[in-house]
Amino acid sequence: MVVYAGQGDPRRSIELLWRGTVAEKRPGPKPGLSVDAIVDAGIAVADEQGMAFSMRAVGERLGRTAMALYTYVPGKNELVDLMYDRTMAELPTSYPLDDGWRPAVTRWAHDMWEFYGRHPWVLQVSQARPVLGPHEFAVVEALARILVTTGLPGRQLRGIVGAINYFVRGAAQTVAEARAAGGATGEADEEWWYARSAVLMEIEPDLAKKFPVLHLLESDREPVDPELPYLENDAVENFRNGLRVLLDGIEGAVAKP
Amino acid sequence: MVVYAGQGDPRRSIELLWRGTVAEKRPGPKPGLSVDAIVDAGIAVADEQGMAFSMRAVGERLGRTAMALYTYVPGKNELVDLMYDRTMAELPTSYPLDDGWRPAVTRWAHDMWEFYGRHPWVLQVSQARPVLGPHEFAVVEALARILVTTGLPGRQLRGIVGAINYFVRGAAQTVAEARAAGGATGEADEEWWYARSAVLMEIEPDLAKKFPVLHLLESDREPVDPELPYLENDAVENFRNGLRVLLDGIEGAVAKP
DNA sequence: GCTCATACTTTACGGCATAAAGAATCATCC
DNA sequence: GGATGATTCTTTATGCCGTAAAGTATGAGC
Repeated sequence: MVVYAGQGDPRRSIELLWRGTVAEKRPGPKPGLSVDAIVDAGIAVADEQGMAFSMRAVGERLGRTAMALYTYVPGKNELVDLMYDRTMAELPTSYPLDDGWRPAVTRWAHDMWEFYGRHPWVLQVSQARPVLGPHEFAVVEALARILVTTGLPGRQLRGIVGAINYFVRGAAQTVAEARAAGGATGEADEEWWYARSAVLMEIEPDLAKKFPVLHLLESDREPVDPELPYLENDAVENFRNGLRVLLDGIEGAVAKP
Repeated sequence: MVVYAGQGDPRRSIELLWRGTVAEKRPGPKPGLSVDAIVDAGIAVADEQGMAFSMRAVGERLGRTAMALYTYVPGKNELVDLMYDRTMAELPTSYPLDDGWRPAVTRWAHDMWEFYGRHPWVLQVSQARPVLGPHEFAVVEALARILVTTGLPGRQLRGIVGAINYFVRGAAQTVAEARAAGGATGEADEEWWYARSAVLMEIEPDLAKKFPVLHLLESDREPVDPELPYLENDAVENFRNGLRVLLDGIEGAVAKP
């Protein structure tokens, strides 16, 4: 079971996110840690263990107890908020528009896709009521800067930005979770997938007859890339096709009134 | 912190999902519960408390201890798998196609949107779930049956089915999480949002200058429906606009090649 | 050299899923 | 009809988790 987190105390999170740390002269022992170091350690642990990482684990990586972290960070939720924004610093903040908005949006989407692949736990951070940190702002601004060049009105663009985000996130989630499940049991994707179909077929042999259209969709396959694990072939193909449709829709909106 | 779950032992889950329970003559005390009763109780508790519901809470609702449930269900993850599929039984399994695929897909999307509103915890159940239950199959089959009438090839439809799903889920998630966060702190959406912007503005007054395009998008607003909470106005509007773009894209694919 | 804020550890609490063991129930066989 | 043993359910216990509270060591400023 994986943990879904984020949404610490907004005031604290926002201050930590936006306010630069000011080094003052103070009594007491020198701080051996820093918010930055803790956030980095947190990201490293989460990349390995997923969102179910524990404060104890983060502390251990820094040679401290879990409680030592509470000197720097109010709690786990706020830490996740900080980790979330920090990772986003990896992403580009602007895209060339020489060939128009469409290739630029495609690049943005692929960058996000790969980003989620590197840090799957990010997909578990709550989306609504975002604790908007500077880097998340920058990432969304980058997409918005591409899309304004379509000339579409703001309220339509908001829907489009949302749709693209939901799509990329959702597609990435599918892969991330599939990988996590396979990785957890140590099975390869392919075996894992087949093992399940086998059980299903054994119990419900008439699946194809009961859900004929799904069966139809499933059977129309492109040749498989042997480099990628079984499930990821599907995911990549679906991502490309879905994105194309989405972009076609935007193009339609641009062309028409 | 909310829990993200699902993905129990696939064999057990699949058997419980697809195999009808056979009542045999057996020694020992009569079972006072049943898998069905437990699943229903689980759904009721999850509707109230979200995915962070506990086995203890489910047991209590049935007048038993948490451990009593383990006689019927292997563990919490498998229970979530069952709850997930059971709720899906609420959804229609077919849609009229008299006016073509577009209104039918729109209906499907709105039904899903409302469904997620009734059972927000469902959004926390893993997506890459190979543990497909009969009702989830039926829901996706319903969408597929609408979309085959476009005449598009299977592999393109897979991408489209995925895109629609991701979009609806993502949009619903935003609302669900907003509501959950509001409920948790007891604040209304609006206050919450304003409080946060206030903190943000206090710390980073130049936000509009730093992210000019986002500022532009944010300021182009439709008149607000006073019936709905602040954030939900946004969400509903974005849902409608995003869906329109997505459907336009499908239409383009149908018309073109 | 004393004061006291600070960094960090230790211990402890209440919550969770669930393993293990025990108590109660009841169809079946002798 | 009484013993057997499978079955339901409770009790107790284990080992996680986040984090509150209290204790110890450090070092700047008076």
